[in-house]
Amino acid sequence: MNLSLPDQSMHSSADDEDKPEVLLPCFRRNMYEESLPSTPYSSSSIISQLLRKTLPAKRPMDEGHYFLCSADSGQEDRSSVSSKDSMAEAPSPNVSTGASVEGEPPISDHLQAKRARVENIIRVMAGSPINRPHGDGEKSELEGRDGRDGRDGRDAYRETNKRKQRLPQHQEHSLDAGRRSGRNDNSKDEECHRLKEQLHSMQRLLRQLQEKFLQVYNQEDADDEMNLDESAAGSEEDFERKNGRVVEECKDRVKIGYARESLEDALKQELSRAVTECVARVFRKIPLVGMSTPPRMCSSPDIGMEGKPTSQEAAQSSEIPIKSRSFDYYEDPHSPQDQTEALSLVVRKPVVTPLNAPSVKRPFPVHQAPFQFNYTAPLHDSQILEHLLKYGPHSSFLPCMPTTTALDRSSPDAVELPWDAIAMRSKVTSAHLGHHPRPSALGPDNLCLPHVKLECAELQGMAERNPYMSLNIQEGLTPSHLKKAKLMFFYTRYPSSNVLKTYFPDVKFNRCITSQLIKWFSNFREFYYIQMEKFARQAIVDGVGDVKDISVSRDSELFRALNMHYNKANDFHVPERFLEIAEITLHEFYNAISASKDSDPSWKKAIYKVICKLDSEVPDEFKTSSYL
DNA sequence: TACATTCCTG
DNA sequence: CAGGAATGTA
Repeated sequence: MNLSLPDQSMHSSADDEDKPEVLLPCFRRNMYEESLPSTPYSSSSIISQLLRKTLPAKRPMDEGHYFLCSADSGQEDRSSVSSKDSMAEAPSPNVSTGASVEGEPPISDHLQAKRARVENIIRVMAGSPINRPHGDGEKSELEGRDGRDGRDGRDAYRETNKRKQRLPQHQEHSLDAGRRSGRNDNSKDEECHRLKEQLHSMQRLLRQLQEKFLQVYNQEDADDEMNLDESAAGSEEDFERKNGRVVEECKDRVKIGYARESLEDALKQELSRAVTECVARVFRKIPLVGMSTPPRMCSSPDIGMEGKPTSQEAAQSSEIPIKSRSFDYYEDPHSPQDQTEALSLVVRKPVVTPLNAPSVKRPFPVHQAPFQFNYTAPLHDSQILEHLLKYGPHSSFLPCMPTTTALDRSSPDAVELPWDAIAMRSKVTSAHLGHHPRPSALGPDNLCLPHVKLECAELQGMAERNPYMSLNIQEGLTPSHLKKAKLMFFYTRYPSSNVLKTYFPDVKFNRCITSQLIKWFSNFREFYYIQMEKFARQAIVDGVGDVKDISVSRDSELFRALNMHYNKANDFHVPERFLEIAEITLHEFYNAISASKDSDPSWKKAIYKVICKLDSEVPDEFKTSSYL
């Protein structure tokens, strides 16, 4: 049945990743990184990726374009554009950098001048022409290298990106040489240098945290496990191997202390904050390099601004040998592999690590300890960045909590721990729209871990000043999401999947999640219309002769029934408009039944059609927090 | 064929 | 509220 809904393009633009993703924590990934040789994403620091994104962003066919588009989408529906959509909507390689894509208004002269300046800088820095003619320059070079020509632009585009990941080292070096030739702007270099030093400083802090964590981690294991002998052997070489083994043994244990979990949580939070802080700094600093105007993270012509520090970073890559990457994940943004990363910050998927992977073992099966490692997903760095880029710096996030929908429904005890805290806080704040729950309930402050707290003090401070706070992307829908959805129903009865994505920014959408949300609203409607029909028939039975005698107020039985269903806690002020719409719906039912239209099996469709046009926009407050 | 929606059921 | 059947749409 098609109600010709105006915004009902519920095509499944969600990511197709239905399969559960077992994510390694961003920190843990450090320890096992060497076990992931085939996952290029896993071996590149988020920071370096971000920085490296800049240079290729000047190429017409590069995805730097939708990197920006996504970043722009905080207040737009484009925020819901999924990775695949992005790919699908990627501009053809023929689109020149200057062309505004996706129907943007023409770029102002000011912006064009700005872009020209930036491009000039980048051109000098990179030592390579920007707007090469199509089929010329790097593309044809790359095509030629693989001996594959004659494919259409989009294929070539993908092919190029694929190949970029395998770009041989000598190409990087030749790029470096080109960049080095462009050192004609000392102040900019200094700026970049300062930025780089800040990054390194951050990375040192991260490393300290990691080491601290491992200390505690090992200590606990020494207590728990019988392999004290191996602990004693803790030389540097054995360090990782030992940890891997211990963790693997832990896999079989069902009972895990919450302290460790919390500690990991805290550290992960801090690490991700630090990373986002770095990102924030990059965004803040870079404009100062070449521009006099504030940054526009979301403007594709301006992306080139980031080329500067990138080239600086990259310039060093030739000077720094590839080293052991065990603990250098965040510390070494110079690895050539990183540089060859296809810059898919937005589109990239988190590292999927099968439980039975031979060399990468998760400490504990997820199903054994429901809220033990599900929390890893929300803090995956790529998701942090993705969210950051998609929703901007002011989007909020939820603290870690169990995520699978199965948990929500079938294991009440799994909801015990983080949940109560969330629910309680939600309750407190829910009465005030726009007052969002403070993030990071599981931060060090709540953990009674003074050592961690001290170590994290600096990062914590930065995080608190940092608008780019950590983000938790939910893998599944939680009761909070359900509650939020119900409240949204007061505004929209027929939300499109895009709207849903916009208003659930902390949810990692896939086909399943999208369907579930849609199903929720379908259920909401069902209840709504059942009530309407019931009360309309009741009115007729009661002898109400005129529609005008039927009204819906907050005192109405009908309203009370609806409010009980969608706003059970009654902590939300139902908008007046909803009462009007309810009244209209009731009238529709009354009229239809009075006219005996209900003999037609599809008599309700006409009513649905009317009602779906009455959807109004959900307030922005709903966008920013997973629960108000 | 895939998806959205309603309807029915538990 | 979810699952599934039925139905409609593209």
